[in-house]
Amino acid sequence: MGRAPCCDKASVKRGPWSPEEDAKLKSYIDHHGTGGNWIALPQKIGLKRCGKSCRLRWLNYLRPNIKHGGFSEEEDNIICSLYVNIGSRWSIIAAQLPGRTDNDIKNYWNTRLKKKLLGKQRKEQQAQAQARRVCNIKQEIKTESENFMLPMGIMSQSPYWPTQLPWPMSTTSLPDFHLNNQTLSLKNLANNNIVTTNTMVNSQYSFDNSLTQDQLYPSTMNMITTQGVLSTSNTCHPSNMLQGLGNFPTSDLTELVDGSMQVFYEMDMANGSTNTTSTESTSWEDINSLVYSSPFVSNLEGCQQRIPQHVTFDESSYFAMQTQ
DNA sequence: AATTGCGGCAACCGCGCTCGC
DNA sequence: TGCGAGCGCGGTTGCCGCAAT
Repeated sequence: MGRAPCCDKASVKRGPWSPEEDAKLKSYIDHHGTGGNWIALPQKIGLKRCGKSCRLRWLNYLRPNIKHGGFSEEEDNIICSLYVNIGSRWSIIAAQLPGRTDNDIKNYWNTRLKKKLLGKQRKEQQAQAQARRVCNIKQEIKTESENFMLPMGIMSQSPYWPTQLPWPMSTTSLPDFHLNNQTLSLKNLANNNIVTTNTMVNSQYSFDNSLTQDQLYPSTMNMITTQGVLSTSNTCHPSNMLQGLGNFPTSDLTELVDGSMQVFYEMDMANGSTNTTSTESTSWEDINSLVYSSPFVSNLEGCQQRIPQHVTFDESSYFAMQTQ
């Protein structure tokens, strides 16, 4: 049982508006206003149109001071910036651009601006990939850690976890873990910086694009800055964090990480062609990497663009751990 | 010159929200 | 407080014009 239609579709005209219809509607509203009732308005002026159709026509084309086309660079920037911050809230975005309608902005975004930005994104990703290839630091670390084995006992016990991890993280700033007089060095585990660990996580989970930026940012920051690596359960306990890794020599781990990184990167590169179910809006995760171009934000790239659906930061668990 | 494919955009649809009774 | 009418919004559709073949 659906909602009753707002009008009798058989008796109303649909499709493009004629100049006569436009003139009738405009003339009436100029003299009388909308009267606060769009549904009743077409009957009053003898238009065979749905009230909603009249409202749309007025708001998008007939009301004064409407601009069409010719978006300026400044307007592009405003739209992008707002899209990154609030998503596809076209009415709010339109409110920041005098003379622009939500429909206009939405169409402009879907047909032009999105493509323009994604093109730019792909170029940047290609540049980043190139930079990664020429980076021989990871090879150096790989060699150093070739024979390093993770202690098996770490899986069942709670190691000391440093309370503050530096951000942005790098291999040189990664902390050591201490367990039973053994030291587990993350330096030796990492052949990349934190992006790698993000990548490991991101490649293992499905992603939830419905998260808003407000929801995302704090949890993401907490997950990364306080934990270093996301756990496979809903808690961020270090024993969860390392689950499943203990049997691998780090040379294998680095291969695993490399593979995950590559898969993730290729997924990202292919995203434009695989994610083509319709003219759907590009998620802000895809776009925001373009706008947030600071080094700080670029370090978050991996986790921002794809949000692990099942991974949440369990604050109580974390703070309980902190106070141990 | 005819056909096809594609991009742009106006308009429609349906759902959630608000407000008044 | 519940309900229904109307409004507002975002997603989607379909038409039209243009470029490519």
